[in-house]
Amino acid sequence: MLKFDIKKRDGLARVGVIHTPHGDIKTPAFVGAATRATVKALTMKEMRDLGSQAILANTYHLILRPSADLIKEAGGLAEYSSWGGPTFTDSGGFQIFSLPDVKISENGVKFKSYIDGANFEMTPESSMRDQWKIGADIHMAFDHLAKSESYDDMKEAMARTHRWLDRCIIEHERLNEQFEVVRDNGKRLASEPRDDGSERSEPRAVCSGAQYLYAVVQGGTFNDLRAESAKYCASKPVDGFGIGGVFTADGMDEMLKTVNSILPENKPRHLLGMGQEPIDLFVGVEFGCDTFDCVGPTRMARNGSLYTKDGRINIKNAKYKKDFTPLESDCDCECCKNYTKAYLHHLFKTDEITAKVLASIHNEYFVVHIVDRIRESLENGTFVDYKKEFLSRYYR
RNA sequence: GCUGGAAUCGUCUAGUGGCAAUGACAAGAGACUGUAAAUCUCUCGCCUUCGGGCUUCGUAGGUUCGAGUCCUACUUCCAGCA
Repeated sequence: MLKFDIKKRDGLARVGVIHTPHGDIKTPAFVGAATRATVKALTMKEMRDLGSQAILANTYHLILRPSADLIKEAGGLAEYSSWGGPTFTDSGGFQIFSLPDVKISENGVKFKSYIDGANFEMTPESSMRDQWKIGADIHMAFDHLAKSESYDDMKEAMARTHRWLDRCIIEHERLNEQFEVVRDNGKRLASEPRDDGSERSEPRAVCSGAQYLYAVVQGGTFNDLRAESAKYCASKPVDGFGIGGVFTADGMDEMLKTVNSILPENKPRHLLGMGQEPIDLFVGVEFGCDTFDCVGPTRMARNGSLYTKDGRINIKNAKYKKDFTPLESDCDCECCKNYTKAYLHHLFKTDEITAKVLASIHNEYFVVHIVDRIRESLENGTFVDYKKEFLSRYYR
């Protein structure tokens, strides 16, 4: 079982530590979206420097290229990518929902590679095997998102997700039994801070230890389905839970209240795909979620939409052409400490690669640190004040 | 000086008698939530009560129901020959 220590509780919210074979994750935490084993525009060093504790990659993308076998050969996701720290993989289930031209059956999903047109089939078993090869610490069960928001479609998707979960668990346990537990050989894990902050001189844990499985709760916006799904998932021998199929903060509080009141307290909960809007993070934590991942911050960054405490701004707007102040004067990210809005504006207008790098550093830092601050506020009992202060300013 | 050719929205450009006129870039703005996203959308002569109105293709005339398009002159630029 994945070790998860809860240090403090406040209603449904909690402060804790997830102990993975590649290091600890202090929760609540924002996990960087590294779909193709890279956080777009950022190096792993930049991710470490901005304070990221974990990354999440996508099984669907990685089996197409470079293949799960290759990542296994490289020593697993953390080693292959040079991240070194805790890792998650998403199952590929979300792609069933988001990609065109997929054939879904009870067995699994058939699709063509967008790279070379080759035929692929992903099943609960194959997703588990591929995730096992990719070797992230935490795996998501292969789930099925509904094709529409209707009750019937949601119910059908939930039921299939549950049937697939059972198959995932069987395959996951079979794979884990073969696992040779090497742990970290008593050496310092690469995810821990380095003395000099950069060079890595010691060998890292390679695919070390057992890998862990999260069940995925479905049910859309229907609380009875969410409750049913949460009960089902809660009854299974999994290490934690992903909460999937959430696309907006509207109604998320009630949904999470329902789900997280049912899920066992002693296992971590990951809110899949949410975190583009700061309110997602506050509501998510308040109602019992421990980790988050979202492509929003880095995608926004690449498109010139940058977070500030007063809301998002579009740095490409003409009004920033001669704004020689930092994006945020009180932000400690590399971007804000060194560069002005006018310069960022110029980098974007001239389509320089560095524009995306600096913007991604800032946006990723911004969300990572919101969650860090939320964690601190829970620890010292000021969550309500911090939430109110932050959100009233951001959404003014 | 002669002979050809060319002048169209900030730039380059399509357009050879029929509705302010093509495309690209630039410019202005918006979207983005488990990333087929370095992507996508909208605006881009002026005015508008969003129905339309007005003024435009170097300049000035002309032919025609109608001209960016045909004719004449002029201006500027390009090429070739002197």
